[in-house]
Amino acid sequence: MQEFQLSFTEENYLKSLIHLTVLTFAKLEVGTNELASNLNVKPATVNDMLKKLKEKKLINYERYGKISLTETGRLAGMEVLRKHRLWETFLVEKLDFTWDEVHEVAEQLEHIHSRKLIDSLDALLDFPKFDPHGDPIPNAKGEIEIQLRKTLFEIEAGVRSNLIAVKDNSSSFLQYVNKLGLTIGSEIEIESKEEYDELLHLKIKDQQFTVSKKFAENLFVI
Amino acid sequence: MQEFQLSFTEENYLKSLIHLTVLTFAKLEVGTNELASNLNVKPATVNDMLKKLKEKKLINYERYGKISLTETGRLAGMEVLRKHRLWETFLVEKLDFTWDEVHEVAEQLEHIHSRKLIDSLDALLDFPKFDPHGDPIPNAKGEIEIQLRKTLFEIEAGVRSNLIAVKDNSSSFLQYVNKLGLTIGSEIEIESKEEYDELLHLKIKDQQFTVSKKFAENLFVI
DNA sequence: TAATAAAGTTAGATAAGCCTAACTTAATTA
DNA sequence: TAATTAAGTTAGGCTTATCTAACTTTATTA
Ligand SMILES: [Mn+2]
Ligand SMILES: [Mn+2]
Ligand SMILES: [Mn+2]
Ligand SMILES: [Mn+2]
Repeated sequence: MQEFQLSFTEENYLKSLIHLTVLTFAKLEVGTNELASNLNVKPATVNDMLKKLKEKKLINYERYGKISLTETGRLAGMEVLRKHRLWETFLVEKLDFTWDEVHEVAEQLEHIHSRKLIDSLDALLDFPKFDPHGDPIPNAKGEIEIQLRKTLFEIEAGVRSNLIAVKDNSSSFLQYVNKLGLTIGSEIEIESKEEYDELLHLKIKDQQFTVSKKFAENLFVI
Repeated sequence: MQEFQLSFTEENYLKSLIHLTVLTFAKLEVGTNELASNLNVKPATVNDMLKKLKEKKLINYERYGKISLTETGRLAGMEVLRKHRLWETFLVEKLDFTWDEVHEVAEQLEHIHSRKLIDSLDALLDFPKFDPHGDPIPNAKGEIEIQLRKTLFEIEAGVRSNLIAVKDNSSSFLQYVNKLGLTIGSEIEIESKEEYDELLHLKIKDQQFTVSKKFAENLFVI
């Protein structure tokens, strides 16, 4: 339990670090540039913030070294992620938002400070395990179920798999997914792959589609 | 429809102005000091912001003159008030918050920018007309039903009235109100008034209580 | 290993919101 | 109406979060 209130910006830095480390299995450290590009700010800006986050004991960091979260930082970051995903679930389940409309609003809602609010929301939603994009929701203790998941691009030709989550959360990508009739759980068969330009020929509910590498890398399947 | 996004702080200035003008019938202008004290900042700070709000055509203001809202400013301020009161209603109706727990969280939620979110919330709540404190909720057009309401302190001895709203939204006041068994709608009879120290002797549901002027001035009755 | 490239840091600015202290204008009141 | 008080403004500073440009350190590669 950290007693101090984190700023909107500090919370976003911690959440980014969660995305770049905890959620990216087998990598526990990141560099300044990678963090900067994830946050859409310049490396110089990140550098200033690193000093502040280190001062507050939220990250481990030495000059010219790599960045990692401390246990306090990890918990705080997980709480932001938990809020983001619970709010997204709320918007879809209770307010009839579609999965391509929730991310932007959740970016704002994830910064509301109220323990009671988030726990009530969790209860109202009946303690959901996954958000509308198939991503696992951390529990109140900051624990998350990390699934070993592959992208569709890594699947062999001739193999069938099921969509379990999407990587890109942008509305343009999600609307593209909608257009193919895909939802979380859908079965996808890779009929063949083009070696030359890396296109994939898919069969979804007896319909055939051709998609790009970029598209296939944003679908997680199992 | 204003196309620009207002900052958190700008929204709070506009909401304050709504409270100090529109909601205070028969007064359409305020001074720098009054606004400063309502916002808990110093007059010098307000002075800086006035220039910015005037620049954005949200207020009418001349050096050494009084401050009033333009139509654009009034609409923007009303939207913040609408959001505040809808969120408070949501917290009580859907998340089992008590009326003394909602204000602080609503202070944060009122600044979430999403037209769809607030309209869905309104629908989910079945277009409520009043918030948990008995205050009217502006509609989507920024229109509000202003009730001519008296405080309990203005009521004559011997007269019965009904609680329709509370003025103070702090949890300490609301918990005090709870202690007397009062809720919106309760009947209150003023048995007598003390001239010397301005205490009021009340009868609520056959129980007798003595309350201060300060307390009575924070209850609106009809 | 020396040169080059990539990654990371520092210095100096800017904008938003806030402050205190000093000043000016307007309002009140003797 | 002149003196006093209240209200409002200005100047100069601070903090947070951002930037650009220049520099330093580390990593890569010829
Ligand atoms: Mn999201
Ligand atoms: Mn987010
Ligand atoms: Mn309130
Ligand atoms: Mn507020």
